[in-house]
Amino acid sequence: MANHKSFYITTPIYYVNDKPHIGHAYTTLACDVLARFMRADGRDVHFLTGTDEHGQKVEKSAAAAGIPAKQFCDQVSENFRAMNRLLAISNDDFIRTTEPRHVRASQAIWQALERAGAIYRGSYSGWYAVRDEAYYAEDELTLGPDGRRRAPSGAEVEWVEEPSHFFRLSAWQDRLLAHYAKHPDFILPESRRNEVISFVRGGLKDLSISRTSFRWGVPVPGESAHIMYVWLDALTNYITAVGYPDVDSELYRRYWPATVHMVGKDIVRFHAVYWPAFLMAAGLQPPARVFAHGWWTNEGQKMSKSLGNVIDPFALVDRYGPDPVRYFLMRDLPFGNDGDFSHRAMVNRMNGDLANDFGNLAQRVLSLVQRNCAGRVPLPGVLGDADEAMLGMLDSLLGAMRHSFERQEIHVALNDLWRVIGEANRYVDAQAPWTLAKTDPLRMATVLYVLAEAVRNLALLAAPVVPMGAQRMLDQLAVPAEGRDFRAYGAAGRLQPGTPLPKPLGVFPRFDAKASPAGQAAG
RNA sequence: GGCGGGGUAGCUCAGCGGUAGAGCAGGGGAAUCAUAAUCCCUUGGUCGGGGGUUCAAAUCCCUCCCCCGCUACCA
Repeated sequence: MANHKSFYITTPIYYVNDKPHIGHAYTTLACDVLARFMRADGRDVHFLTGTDEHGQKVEKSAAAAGIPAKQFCDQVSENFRAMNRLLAISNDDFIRTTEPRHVRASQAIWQALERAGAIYRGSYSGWYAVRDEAYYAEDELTLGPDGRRRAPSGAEVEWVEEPSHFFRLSAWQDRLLAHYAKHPDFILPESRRNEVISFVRGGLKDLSISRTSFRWGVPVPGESAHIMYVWLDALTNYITAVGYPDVDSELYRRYWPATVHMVGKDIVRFHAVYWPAFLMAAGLQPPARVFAHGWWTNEGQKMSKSLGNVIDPFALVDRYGPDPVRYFLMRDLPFGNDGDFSHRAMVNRMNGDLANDFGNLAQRVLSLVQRNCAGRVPLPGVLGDADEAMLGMLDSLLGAMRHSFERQEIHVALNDLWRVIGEANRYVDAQAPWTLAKTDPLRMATVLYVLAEAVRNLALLAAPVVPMGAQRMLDQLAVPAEGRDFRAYGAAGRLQPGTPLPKPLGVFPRFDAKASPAGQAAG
């Protein structure tokens, strides 16, 4: 049983047949921010991401490329690891469904389901379009004048039937509804929870969980003509990574059930309906939460391959830098909602929030210290009301952000953080240390000490979102490595007066249109 | 069609019974430590339309209009 200090967070495993796009980056990024925050806060974090490498499409793409499927996966899976490096993702593990540990876990959960009587043999049939490699429901089809049925895509369909194993999902309707009722936060945001509940209330059909039409996948134990079908194989990755089927293993006991499965809104059902049903049927605990985030549009347009406007995270980071991209994606919309990416909004955030508000705050404070305190942390005198108020706002900020992050309200946490950054800028202006330098050097030292503390604490809290810039700020305050988590927050980690500081350098540069033409598309 | 969410300042959104708020954008001013950054003041909304309940409604009820999501095997 996972203890309350542990925090196991996962991204979906990404289908290797796809190129990494902003949606993948976004999901992973949200997990990274949460994982970094929790780690800094002393939680025992396990952050998992990876790639889904099975299925007919992969099999075909590999064949088309003329290479073995495994080799194909090795190549394309690497694209996702490259994306992670690019965005400074701090995952603890990267799982691939082609790994032996995962084949073992998938077959083990299959056998557990079989023992529980949750699986039976039958046959899967439906209207299949060879061209689309997909099944369609009767009501999606149109009957042409030639008497042939066609899919919405225009592809001709034919009635096919193949033997298959089924999972008794229909038996889980009441237990799932009871689970949702008992755990109101199992699915967030609430609107997604409503959708799932209404879906389950509508009745559940048994689920086909094996296929014989392709080979690239996990063989069904004892029946290798059958391949485990996508979702059972894919979802199992979350327990593979913590050691399943060794439920007594150190990892499993520490981290299962998962704290949060982060998913896009398109795959909520698989995570909030099928997955808990699989787990409960296998005698395992369901995860504590499934959080579904929204989708991005690009300059108001839906992104699609045919429109050619899919945002490439590599191009994005190349243009704006990793910290600004991370910040923008986490800040510009309520987490859970859909958002729109635009160059204008991106630059507004980058320049307004990062460069002007935060970067410039650090720069002006550090420059004042450098020039007026001989480049050392000043020695504060007695604190006045304004000083206490400033430090007090900082002290209460950690608790507020903790509360928001607990519910994945990343935007609320950032809003709170930037409100205090604003307070710090106002404090600078109100105290005018540049004037005190001439009239009251002792008072100036106190003000600059409070401000240096403000920058230190703000950098600690900003680090999960903008790790590179925050670390550079802490470097400039000569904060030692062991002083960079929340144990050092507030009074516990005050700067030592007299500590020599390096020359300040700008953090969070403004976006320069000349260096990167504004007219150029981001994607 | 059914279920759910939403329509509040130019933009993104908060407020959800007590005579309209924030950030950004726009306008004016102050300051000059700083990445021409910062700070202060300010223009701007009959809170989608209509009806009702109430001493009092973005806030509750009814109705209409519009937008979005879900409505099963698609990563």
